[in-house]
Amino acid sequence: MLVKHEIARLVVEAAARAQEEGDLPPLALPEVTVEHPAREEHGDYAASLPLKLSRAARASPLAIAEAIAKHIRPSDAIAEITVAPPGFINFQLSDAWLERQVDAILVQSERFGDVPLGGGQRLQLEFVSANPVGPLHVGNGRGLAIGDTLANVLAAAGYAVEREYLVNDAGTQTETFAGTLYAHYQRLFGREVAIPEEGYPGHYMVELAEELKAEQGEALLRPPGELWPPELHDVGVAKMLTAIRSDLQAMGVNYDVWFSEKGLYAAGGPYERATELLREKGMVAEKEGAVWFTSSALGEDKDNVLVRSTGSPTYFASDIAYHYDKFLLRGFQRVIDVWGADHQGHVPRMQAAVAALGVDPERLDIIIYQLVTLRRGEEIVRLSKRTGEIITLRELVEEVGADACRFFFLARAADSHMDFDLELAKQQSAENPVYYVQYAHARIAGILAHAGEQGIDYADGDLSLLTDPAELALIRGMLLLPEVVDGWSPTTRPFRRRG
RNA sequence: GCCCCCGUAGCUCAGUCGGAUAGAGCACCGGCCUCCGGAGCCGGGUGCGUGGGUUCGAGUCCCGCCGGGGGUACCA
Repeated sequence: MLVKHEIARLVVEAAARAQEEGDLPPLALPEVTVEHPAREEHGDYAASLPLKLSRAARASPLAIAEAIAKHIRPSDAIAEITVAPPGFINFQLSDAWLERQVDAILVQSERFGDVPLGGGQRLQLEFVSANPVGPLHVGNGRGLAIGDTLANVLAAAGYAVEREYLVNDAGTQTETFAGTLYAHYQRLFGREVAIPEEGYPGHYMVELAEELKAEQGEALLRPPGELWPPELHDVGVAKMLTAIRSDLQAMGVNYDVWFSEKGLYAAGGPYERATELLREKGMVAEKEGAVWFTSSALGEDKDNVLVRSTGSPTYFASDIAYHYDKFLLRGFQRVIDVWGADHQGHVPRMQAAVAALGVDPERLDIIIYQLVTLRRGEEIVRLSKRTGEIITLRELVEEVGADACRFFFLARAADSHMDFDLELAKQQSAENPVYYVQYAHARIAGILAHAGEQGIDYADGDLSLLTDPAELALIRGMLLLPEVVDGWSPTTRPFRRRG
């Protein structure tokens, strides 16, 4: 048990005893929290319970603090308990106990920091899930860093985590992509066809067409005016997907599941079953030639289209089927989706849809991260969708390195807009925080190597020699790791930094 | 118009379910160091956009205003 929790428990028990013995009025106690005081002289931990009880107990916080403090049982972790104005109970850890933690940490080794918070609950984290119609861009990198890091921490916090990438291989996006690709492909054979206005403008489309020509010759060509063959769509998407997988690998992410959107539409599959379930619940209506989810009945601003008048399902319908699959078929207890701010409008209706499916909306967390602005020093790198000039994630990794990329993406809370300074990120100077961290690691490794050369073995060291304030501060710092992991619930974000 | 996010030191940003005297890095000024990697150490600051409110206590919660970004499709 974390010493933080042990202290909280001691306070609760002391308050209960104080009430039994009449030192404290019998009233309901709020949840007791223990925190790290801002100032060192206030000790290692502090409880503000007396301040919170003051009004209800109609007594001064200091008197309440005294009354509780005198009932706190001794613990070998705590050297001193003091009551301080305006009404805090402060705890000072014992040096001897701190010294012993070094052994405890060595024994736990790489498992040190793990906490059993999640109790093995199955939790799915879905992130990036960019459509396979182009290379990953810098914004995808932010979602990737958030999702993958959150997965790491939640695994340490005792959740059975699965990382998932939804491959959007069934929507209108890949059809548009195929149309663009086919236009470029035809041009390579001298046909004068226009590039679709809604198509994808990037130069990579031309390269992809050239690749197809080199590999397949004119095998994918159809008579002028006819639509492209299905193979062209499938081969193009497969190539994009391969590139995306490789980019993700370069960033150090390994997914457990690649989920095909197409699979949702199998006969009797998730799409049919989810739609049927919504119908049964009376949440579906037909009007204006389309099929609607009547979310306005649930307090939403408006209804949302599930099936267009053309007969093709919307992205929203697809996502409902997808979440039906996550919760009702695969049985995840918790699901976290990581989306960019451009999906923000999708959040309320998705929550409403999940609730309509009979799933407690608390089980679905959607993390929205704000957009990324790229900079080179003072200069802002404009990302133009119109001209297709984008900075790809691949370029970023090659220029900056995967670790530095991830570090920068996590250096800002998801709620904050982020400036990503390419110049700073690749700079090997004191101005670049990444190299502080790497340098610290190098120094520690250097010390251990040096100790090894001197024949020093730390396995049976004499812990009682660790009395210097700097040494004890280092131990205190190490003890923060499990506390930080413990402080995370599935809804917290992987940005908190301490000590 | 309506909804969401952001506004903290010269700059980039932290700030632990509302707690004690609001911090870090960079930049700037001064000092230090023959020893495990100088990418070092120590010292230097009348900053919470603005106006109200709630509270014993507000950077944190509520309402208004100002500024920036995003959303508001039978796109995803």
